[in-house]
Amino acid sequence: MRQTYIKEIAKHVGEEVTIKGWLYNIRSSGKLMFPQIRDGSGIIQGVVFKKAVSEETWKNFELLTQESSIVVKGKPREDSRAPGGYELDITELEIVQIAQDYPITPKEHGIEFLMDHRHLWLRSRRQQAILRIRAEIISAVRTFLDDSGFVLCDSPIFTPAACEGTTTLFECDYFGDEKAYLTQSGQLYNEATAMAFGRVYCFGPTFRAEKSKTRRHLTEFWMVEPEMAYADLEDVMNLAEEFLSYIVARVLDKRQEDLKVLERDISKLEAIKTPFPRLQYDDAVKMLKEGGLEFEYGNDFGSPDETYISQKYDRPVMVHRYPAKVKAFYMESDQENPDLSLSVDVLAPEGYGEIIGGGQRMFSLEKLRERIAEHNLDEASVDWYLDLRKYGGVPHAGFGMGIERCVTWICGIEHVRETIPFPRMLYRLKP
RNA sequence: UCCUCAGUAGCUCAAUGGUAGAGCAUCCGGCUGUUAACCGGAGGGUUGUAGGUUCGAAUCCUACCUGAGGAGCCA
Repeated sequence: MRQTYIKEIAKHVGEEVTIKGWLYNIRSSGKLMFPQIRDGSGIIQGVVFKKAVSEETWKNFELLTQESSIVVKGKPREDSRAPGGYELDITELEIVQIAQDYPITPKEHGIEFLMDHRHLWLRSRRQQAILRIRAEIISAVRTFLDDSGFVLCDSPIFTPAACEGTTTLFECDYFGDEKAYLTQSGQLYNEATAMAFGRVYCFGPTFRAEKSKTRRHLTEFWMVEPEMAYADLEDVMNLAEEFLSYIVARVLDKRQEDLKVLERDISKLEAIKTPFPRLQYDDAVKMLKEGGLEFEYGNDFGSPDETYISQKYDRPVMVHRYPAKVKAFYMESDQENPDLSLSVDVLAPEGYGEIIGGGQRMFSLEKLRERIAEHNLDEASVDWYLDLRKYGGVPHAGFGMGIERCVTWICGIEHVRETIPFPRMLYRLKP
């Protein structure tokens, strides 16, 4: 018999169906058993009456352990007593494999234990909800950009040098005679493809060898970076707010059940509508000082500063025109004040902090050369990048969004480590 | 790199200088509507490692190891 997926069970009430999955948990009450079965699409509670099944089937049910793989046949029906609203009256059981001593029991566990068993932890309800939302967000990102005229042009993962001098890179041996580095941003390559296709985006893994040990950091994370030719800072901010509000709307539309598993406050997400507040760096600094926070003008915001600013709003706030010296070398400077850059960070609400960073790119070849020198970067290694300012340069702009930080915010959870199937963090490379 | 906290049964924790214990998981038994089911019983320990103080150390001291949170840096 064909396999029926649990999420489709409502369409099969009264029919005999076959469910192929794993035993999530089982409760027994003498002559009655309540196995909870999951198949990846959902969880359903089964009912087994001793009198209604063969002696062999009953005995086999007594053998089952948590996460044993099983195929069952039965008839689904609506039942208000069952978690999920539907229940399966089971008639037959086929044991595929008995699991032995599954380590993740239905009680609570510490984070170290769960991280060591990440390959099994993925089976739990909460992790599935988070990763389904991640998949939805990624799908929404692609749909939005594809439908807005952006061409997917992925940037390389092996790169010959740093894109931004500040962060630490993972170094690899490249056939013995050369060093390669894992990409920390597709930015420079995006500018090249944008000059070819007009509107482009890259979307892939990014690597940062920073020894950051906080709930916001991974050493390997996924970043989507749209870039537009003939665009300025204003266009980037417009794009960012349309982009984020589309993503949130998609998750609200398609993943209600998963948000419910996570006990996410939906009203907080329903507030995410354009326009987003826009705040100049200078005004943000005033806000911090009025709030009594110690802050020196000219510095970048620290985590507590971002938290303070973002908590003032019910939707993401776009802080723009940061001092040039705290931003990447390729940021265009503000004509009205050359010490400021045409940059923008989008800070997610509820204290989640920066999820997007972007801006308008430096147009002038001469000024770009000066910046490269100021940042002690090797001009020879980015000669191809400078070509983009020689052969039909145009004003252009874009941003990068860290997927895991976005997922963390939308899910309303504490730590980025749960938003990617196998997180890579400082001192944690396994499993 | 720096600061703070924590390592006791497979898991989550208790025992605060005097006989290492509970819940869950596992095994055995009971229960015809369970909701992290419940009830009874059993097995399960080099208290992270090494040293020290003490009549006596899970407990106090030193070093190291491992993990977590935070700072800086960043998406």
